[in-house]
Amino acid sequence: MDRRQQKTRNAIFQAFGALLAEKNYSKMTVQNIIDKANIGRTTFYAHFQTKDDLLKEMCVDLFSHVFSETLNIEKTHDFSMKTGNPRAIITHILYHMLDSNKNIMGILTSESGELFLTFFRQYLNKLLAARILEGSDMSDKGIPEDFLINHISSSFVGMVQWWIKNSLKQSPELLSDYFLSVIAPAV
Amino acid sequence: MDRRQQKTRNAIFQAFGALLAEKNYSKMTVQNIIDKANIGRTTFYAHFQTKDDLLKEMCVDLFSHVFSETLNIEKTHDFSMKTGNPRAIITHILYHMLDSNKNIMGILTSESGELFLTFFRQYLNKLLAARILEGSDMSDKGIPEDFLINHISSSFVGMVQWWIKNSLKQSPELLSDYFLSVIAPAV
DNA sequence: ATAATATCGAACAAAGTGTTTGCTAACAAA
DNA sequence: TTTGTTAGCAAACACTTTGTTCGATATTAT
Repeated sequence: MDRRQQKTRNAIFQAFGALLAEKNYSKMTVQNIIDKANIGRTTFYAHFQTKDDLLKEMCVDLFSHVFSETLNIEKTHDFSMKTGNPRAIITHILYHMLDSNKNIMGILTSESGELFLTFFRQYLNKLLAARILEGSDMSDKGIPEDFLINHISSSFVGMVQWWIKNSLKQSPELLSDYFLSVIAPAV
Repeated sequence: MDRRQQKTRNAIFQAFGALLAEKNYSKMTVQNIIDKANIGRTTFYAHFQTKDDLLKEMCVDLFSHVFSETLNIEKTHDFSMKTGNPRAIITHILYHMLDSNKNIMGILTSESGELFLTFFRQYLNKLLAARILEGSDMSDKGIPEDFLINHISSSFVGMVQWWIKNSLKQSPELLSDYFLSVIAPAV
């Protein structure tokens, strides 16, 4: 790919992230992004059709990274909720969100965090649907599997919101314990 | 209150609700609302400062109604999660959302449902914090109470989202059973 | 070196925002 | 029924944002 394109794309992403930290997504204008990224108006529209488009692509970048790595680890180890070590995978995801040089938490902490959590939830659903739930106890009780998947990802996202609201005071390990305490009985 | 004000306010609410069902909140303009409500531009701004302001007031109207009634019932009966009949109160809330002549589900089903669910979640948190959780088993395990409250309301809202996504196929009673199956072990 | 193309600034129409002004009609209270 | 008050209205306003077009310039891959 043309180096210029890559440079521009990075500048836009960076500007977008910086702006997200200081003002709400819905109040942000394309002009703001253009100014911050220091690019031409035409250039922005050559890369993204709309502001929403930019948001979506940014989310794909962010979360696909977190989850693709998670899935790779899963291939070598056993991370099934039932047979494996769920605590390890949960802790892993939480740490990945903290450590990331992509500043995921910075964005999630912003006023617009909810928007991202919606995307986050979609990825979680996929992850869970794909591998985690083989042979749950709940199937015996007639609970539909997709209800269960939805319950777990809602709870996870809800927990992350709570975590953020509490200034990330708890360690990923402690959080994983909390999560498993309220969720594990359900799976 | 002046009859004219009430009439205008209703017209705006109705137009807003109708538009919400057909297009996303963020794509909606004040002009759209004005046109649909068939009122003057000046009049809209005399009632609401911004579109966000309108949304917020609408949510207060909607959910405060649901929950105030719920809380009244709680006073006469015992609806504590621990000592009372939680299934009854959950079923009650779900039915209230279905039956309401205020078309809550119509709005929740719209593209902008997430926005409302955020408000919904806030009310749920209040409701739970106020009365539901006296003497949970989880306090023994060192789980903070506000984590638990957050978990339950996240799960509830997540369930409603799932319900809507599945075209409200399940009965409130069945849904309550599902919910208690995955939540009750946690309280 | 050359052909392709990414970026740029300037300008543009179109649409939306939020406010002001002067007028009219509806209202509550006497 | 009269009177003072208030809500609603249309028109106009300056302003911002949007998304596009244009030709010119600089960078890139080959």
